[in-house]
Amino acid sequence: MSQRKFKDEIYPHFARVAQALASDKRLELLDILTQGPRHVDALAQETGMSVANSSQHLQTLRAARLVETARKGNMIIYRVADPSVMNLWVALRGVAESRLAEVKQLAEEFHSARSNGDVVTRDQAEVLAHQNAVLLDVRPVAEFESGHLCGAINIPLDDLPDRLEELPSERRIIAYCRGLYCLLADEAAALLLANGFDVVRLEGGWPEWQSEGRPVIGGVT
Amino acid sequence: MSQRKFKDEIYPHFARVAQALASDKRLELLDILTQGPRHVDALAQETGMSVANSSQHLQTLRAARLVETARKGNMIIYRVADPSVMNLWVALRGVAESRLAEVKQLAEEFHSARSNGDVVTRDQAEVLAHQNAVLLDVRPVAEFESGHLCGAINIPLDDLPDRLEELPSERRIIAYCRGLYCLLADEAAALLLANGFDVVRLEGGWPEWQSEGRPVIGGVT
DNA sequence: CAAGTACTCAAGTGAGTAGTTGACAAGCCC
DNA sequence: GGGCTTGTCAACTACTCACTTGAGTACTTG
Repeated sequence: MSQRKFKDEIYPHFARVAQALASDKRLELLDILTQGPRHVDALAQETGMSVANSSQHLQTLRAARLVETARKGNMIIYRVADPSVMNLWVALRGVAESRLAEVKQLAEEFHSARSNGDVVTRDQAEVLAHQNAVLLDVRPVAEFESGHLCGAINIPLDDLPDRLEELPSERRIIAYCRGLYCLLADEAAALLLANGFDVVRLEGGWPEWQSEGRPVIGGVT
Repeated sequence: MSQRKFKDEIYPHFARVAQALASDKRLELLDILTQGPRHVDALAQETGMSVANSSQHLQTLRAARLVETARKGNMIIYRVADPSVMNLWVALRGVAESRLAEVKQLAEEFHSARSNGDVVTRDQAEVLAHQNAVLLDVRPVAEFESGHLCGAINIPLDDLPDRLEELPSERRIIAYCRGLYCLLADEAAALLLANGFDVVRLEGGWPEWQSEGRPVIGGVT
């Protein structure tokens, strides 16, 4: 097979995958799915789209084999198909963050008001976790159960005020949530700092952690 | 800033990057550029497109800030803008390879006829390189000079038959080229095997190596 | 400066894509 | 089965994109 013919056959497949990502709505759906499986109605609500429109975007993602479906009763559950998809989404966001000034600025504005406690890198966090630090997942229970950092405990932000006594006050706490554009860990850190805990926030969140192949429980296989 | 408003503002930027990748022609241009800077005419020739069309695709890539330009005489040189872009391209290809059966099959057909010498992973290659193995880059001189594996020597495939005596016959040789869909290293391995050398091929090539942050000389900064 | 090279731009056509609406299918519960 | 929920499909309009053609710009060389 000639080089030219091979390229003409294989590149359209690569483009098909990129094409599926080339819509803000689909990227938002994909991002939500990196946090755990969802049914169509929930996705439509979270994104503010009509069910029909969500359904069509989800089918585009499925046609590119980025997500998979399973029927459960009369609901259809969508989930991310493969860790490599998570990795691709993180890589895409990474390029936008490092190359597009607008993205950098928007992210800063978003976080400017609130930044409680120091931030640790994922490398540092792995070391600290071996040195008696507590990994605290403040996402909702369902998301924790669909996958979380190895060794983490789960106290959703909403429950945190009532469950402070579950946290050891003498150990350092590393709080994390859905990722760069999620404020759960930030709010948790504020609450914990106000109550005298030694708390830091993890840089990024669950998708970044998993896409780098760090130790996890559950998650996409 | 509300979560909804933030998402409505930031996701279109992510989509813009994906949009730029959503064309087989642009991906091919990008892939060529991962091997080193090129001027428009060279890119048009390599892809078989008209100059005007190549130019327009290149401008799309530039608008998404995936590539950068520099004028040199009356030529305009395009190059990949950032290592994260290389990483994104490798991630995209990775998803297509692991998720799309057609891609897997095409790649196998392409390589089926020829597979000379064993393949070593990039991890293994790094270890072997510290154990007296020779890293051999068989790409053209210009590509070697624009960036290569740390410690590699360059003998382009075309020159290899005349320059065999430059290679130590008692050391293991690790041959590499442009990547998964390039046959240079394969042909080099065939030639070296026929001449009694102990040769293996590197899995992937230059872009994969650089995007993983392994030691390099030159390359995109 | 004139001629030539390398690239970009503008306009036009045909193809493809997004979101809406209303009809339809598949499974649940009484 | 009848009525409900959940999701998909088909058809339509408005919009966007790809490639070509021909003109235009930027720089170099004689």
